[in-house]
Amino acid sequence: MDRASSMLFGGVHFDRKRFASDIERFKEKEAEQDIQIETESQPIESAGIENGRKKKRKANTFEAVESFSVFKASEPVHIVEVDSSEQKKEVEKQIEQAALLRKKHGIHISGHNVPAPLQSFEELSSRYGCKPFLLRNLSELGFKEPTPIQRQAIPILLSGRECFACAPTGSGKTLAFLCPILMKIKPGSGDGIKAVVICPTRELAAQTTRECKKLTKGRKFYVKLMTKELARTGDFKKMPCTVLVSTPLRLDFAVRKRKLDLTRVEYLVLDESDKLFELGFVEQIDSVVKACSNPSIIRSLFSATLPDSVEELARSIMHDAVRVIVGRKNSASELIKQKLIFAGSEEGKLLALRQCFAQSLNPPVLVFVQSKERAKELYKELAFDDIKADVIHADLSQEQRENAVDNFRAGKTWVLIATDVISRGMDFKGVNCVINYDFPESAAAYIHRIGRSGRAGRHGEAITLYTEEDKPFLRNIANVMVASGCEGPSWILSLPKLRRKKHRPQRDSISTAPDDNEE
DNA sequence: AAAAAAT
Repeated sequence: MDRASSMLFGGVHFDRKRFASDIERFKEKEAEQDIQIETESQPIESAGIENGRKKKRKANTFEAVESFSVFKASEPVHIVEVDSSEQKKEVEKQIEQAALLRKKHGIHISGHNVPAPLQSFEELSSRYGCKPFLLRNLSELGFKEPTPIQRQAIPILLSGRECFACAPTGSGKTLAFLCPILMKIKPGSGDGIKAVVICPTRELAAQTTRECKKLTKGRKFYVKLMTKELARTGDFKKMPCTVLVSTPLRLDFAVRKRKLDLTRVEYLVLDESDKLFELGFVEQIDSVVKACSNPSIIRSLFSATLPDSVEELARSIMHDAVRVIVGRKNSASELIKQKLIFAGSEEGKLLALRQCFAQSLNPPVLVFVQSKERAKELYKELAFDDIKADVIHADLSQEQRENAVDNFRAGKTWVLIATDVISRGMDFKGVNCVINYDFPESAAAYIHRIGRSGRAGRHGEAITLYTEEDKPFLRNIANVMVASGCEGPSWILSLPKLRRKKHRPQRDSISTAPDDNEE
């Protein structure tokens, strides 16, 4: 992760070292004056920075100074001059109310002056002047109550704070970052790209674009998906585009080819951020973060899994970010019934899978394997069975991938065999069962895979096959099961803690048991 | 091991 860390440090815009002198001077001033809360009417510049500087420099300094906690206001700055005990009481009451609401919804925050969570979507208009079109679209799309992550993350982003957010799979993270963008950005072609959303796969980028378009119905927002065509030919100066959704490499490519101007981007969202911080992605992310040079940009990170390493990284690059965690960190949805099935050996898995299907095949079902090769092989195996099966992995053409997703969405495919391409973020309505044919390589992979079911309040089931060689890694999974309210098999939980080694299965090909008397 | 560009 060290390399990753230095990569991302390269993208820091608000460099404490660079502004060290300002900060020092400011501290002195602060000590002289006693701490005094700044308001909009009394601009921060007047507190310690001489006039007559260049405008840009001033803006940067403002940012650096602003990063000091005392001066960070959260709400659309009505500052709290507490003269009377009446007002003091009122403020205390509000803070207490916010805390209660957070507790009720399992929202945990860290950071100072965090705005109160939303009571309802209507509060978006009373508190933040939300335009009617968005509320109308939300209600028409069937979003009645905000989910916990939406309640907390939306006000944070609307009050101009950066944030990193961790909430379970299927709990509405996409809407949580799209709403503030659509509220803050004006419709029309405007002048350039104002918001960028980065996703780890094309399928997810396409899905996020669709969601965003649905929310903008009735308004002329230019929401664009960065397709192959667009990356190659795209002249973004002529083509109106205010919200751009992309995978990292295409975006990076377009930036390097100077086809794209990101200097006016006001919102940058890294969806599935822990994935995007993996080596191979992080370099591209770094390049894009650098290209978004607007000093008042608001960056946010969203994922269902947030390893400590990523959290540390995020803290180092982000500007006074608020951290929001819904429920328990790195846990799966409680609506998924999780099961473990012992298949003995690699050879036993195919039989175990067929038995699963024979007992109850309740489509749609997703089956995850470890590699593209294994996906192809398992597909061949099942093609002889009487099941409508299909397969998706990155060796397929874009069109084939799209078809696989569409057919699965439409219910034409009962069983979709997949690599981890679609393990994150994809929202297939009503996946009844996820089967891990191959043991997931990490707890995070497990959480994302099984999170394809049990979404938006629905129930789901997850079955994980394991073999003798997977046993040393079972404990990880059992821990997730317990953390998300499933009964962890006690014999596993009493196993000794495993060494921190990654699960690297040596599986080459799907093998049928070498027996003649099958079926 | 997988994913993400194009030449």
